[in-house]
Amino acid sequence: MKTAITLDALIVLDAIAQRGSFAAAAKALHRVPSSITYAISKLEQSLEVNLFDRKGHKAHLTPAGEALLQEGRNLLQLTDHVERNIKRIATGWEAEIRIAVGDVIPYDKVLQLCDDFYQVAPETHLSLTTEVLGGAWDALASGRADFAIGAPGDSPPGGGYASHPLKEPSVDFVFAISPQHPLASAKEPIANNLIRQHRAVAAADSSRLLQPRTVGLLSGQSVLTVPDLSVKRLAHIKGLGIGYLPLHLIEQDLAEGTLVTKITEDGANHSHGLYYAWQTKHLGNGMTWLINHLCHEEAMNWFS
Amino acid sequence: MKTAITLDALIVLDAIAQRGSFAAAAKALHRVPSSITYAISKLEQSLEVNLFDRKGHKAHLTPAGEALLQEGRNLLQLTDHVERNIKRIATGWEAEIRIAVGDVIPYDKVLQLCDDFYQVAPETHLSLTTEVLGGAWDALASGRADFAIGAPGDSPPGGGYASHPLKEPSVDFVFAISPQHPLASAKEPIANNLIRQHRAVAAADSSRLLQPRTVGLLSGQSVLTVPDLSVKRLAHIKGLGIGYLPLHLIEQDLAEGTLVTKITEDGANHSHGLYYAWQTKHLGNGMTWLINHLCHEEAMNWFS
DNA sequence: CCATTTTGTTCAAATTTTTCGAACATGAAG
DNA sequence: CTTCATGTTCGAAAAATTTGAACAAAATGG
Repeated sequence: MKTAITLDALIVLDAIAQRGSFAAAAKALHRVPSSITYAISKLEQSLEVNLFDRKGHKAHLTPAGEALLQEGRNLLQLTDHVERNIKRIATGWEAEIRIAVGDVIPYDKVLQLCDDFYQVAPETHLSLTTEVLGGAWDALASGRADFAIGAPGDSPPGGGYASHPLKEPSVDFVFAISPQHPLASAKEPIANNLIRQHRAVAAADSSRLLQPRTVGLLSGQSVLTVPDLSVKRLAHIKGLGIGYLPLHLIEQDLAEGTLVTKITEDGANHSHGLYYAWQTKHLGNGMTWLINHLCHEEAMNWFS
Repeated sequence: MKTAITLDALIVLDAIAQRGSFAAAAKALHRVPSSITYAISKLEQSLEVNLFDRKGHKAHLTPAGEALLQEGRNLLQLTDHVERNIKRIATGWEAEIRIAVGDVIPYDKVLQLCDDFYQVAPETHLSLTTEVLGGAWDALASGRADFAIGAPGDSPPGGGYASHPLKEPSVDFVFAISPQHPLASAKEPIANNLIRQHRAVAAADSSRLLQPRTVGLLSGQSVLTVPDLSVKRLAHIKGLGIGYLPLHLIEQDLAEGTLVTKITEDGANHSHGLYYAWQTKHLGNGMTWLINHLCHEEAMNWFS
């Protein structure tokens, strides 16, 4: 058995496609352009397939090249998983744990958790990503993350996950707007069809695989979509729009008067259930520690 | 990005496991034993994992080594598939052909066509979407589909398409209503301004880019819009509305009496021309096969 | 449209990686 | 205890990849 394909060559191919040119790929990989040419032409030669269109003088993939790029990326991702797995099996500890943090979770608490973790397992790298709403579940489902903190209650279809409520199992969302905003002087409780006339700010669900969703939006309302809650908070302060924000995130703003809360027809605040979640498959020592550490009577408080 | 794993190393690992010893693997791979030792120890080093148990003096895998063997074999098999696929694509076969199927086309016939296709090209994926009316053209124009079956006669402005009438170049639409519907007892032929007083059911044109259109509707008529013909049929049966349906789709309903046909002022039935259509650019082997297979004297019948 | 920059390729030399062959040590088998 | 096969080590040889400079074609930007 022999393989014309080489993982290294796939990395080169990916870099070219990602950066748009041989030269840029060379820089990104800390190599010289001719090395890239060499790698590609060797791949083409052993594959007996032209991957790039040599008519023009820029990197343009042939259909075959395009296909190899797609499938190659799969292969690379797979080998990465394999490597991770092997290391975990060999040592019992994961080489890396990727944690998806819901954006309602205060980051300093997360860093404190990381600190605790490093005390126990300094060799296991932690990698944090912020996810919005269902994005945490999506990250788990797509394999972008191993553990999720602050995933919304409802788990996606298909099993293989375990979950556990946070010690404070919900966050309070309050209707918060800039004092300059027209609605600031409206009579409380503010009616839904009054709210509907003003632009809402929505944190975009970062789901890429699962169906995105939006909560707290009234139909027919104009919407400004922002990437996460901290941007949403800024948008509220600037008076660009209205909506609900987690109380703990805006306490200082309320004290300083840059934001004010309003009672709405639906009630003063909403409450969202929050969970830890993880895949039940492949539990190494690090994951086990995390689960034990967090799903526990004396576990840490996230919002106080 | 970097990979500790090398496909070549996986081949070596596989050979050792298969032949039982480093020496035998060396012979099988036409290499010298020390080369095998080198490859393995390099793999172990870059992976920072011991794959072989060095206690005894024969090849004995550690648990991690065993795992890598299993997963490595998967990877090797996968790369082999990828290689094969790339070569196929390079020789003119598409990786995927997306077919837009007009909703008047019976799906079991389409599946039979897929079956025939897979006999010739099992590796080319087929992806089917249902489109309503001009939606088939729209799918072609917007690049959502490569081939259309059952597109209505008039092609959209702008060239680049070829088309060919189906073997049975038209479908008969009959005016069909529930026997419970008020119009069921009306005198034939039913006058247009009588029809106009009742709600029509219309299948929504699935175009997103091109101008949607509607057929068989009288101006001023109330309309229930449904996503496709099968829902339209159900709506007719439930008496929710009236309109034209393709005869072949409701033959059983007519036999069972859940629907009845009526002659209208415009005549008993309408007839719609149907075509195959495709983009003339980028014709791969699979598309060529499809075109030859379908645009042919002995081509398949869709409605019998 | 032309000047300028960028891009991909080629080539020989330098460097790294891999293979080879022989010598060696050690466990297994009789 | 001998014999055999196995895995390892090491210096030398071969093969591969990388480098840097030179070049031509193409893209870019007035």
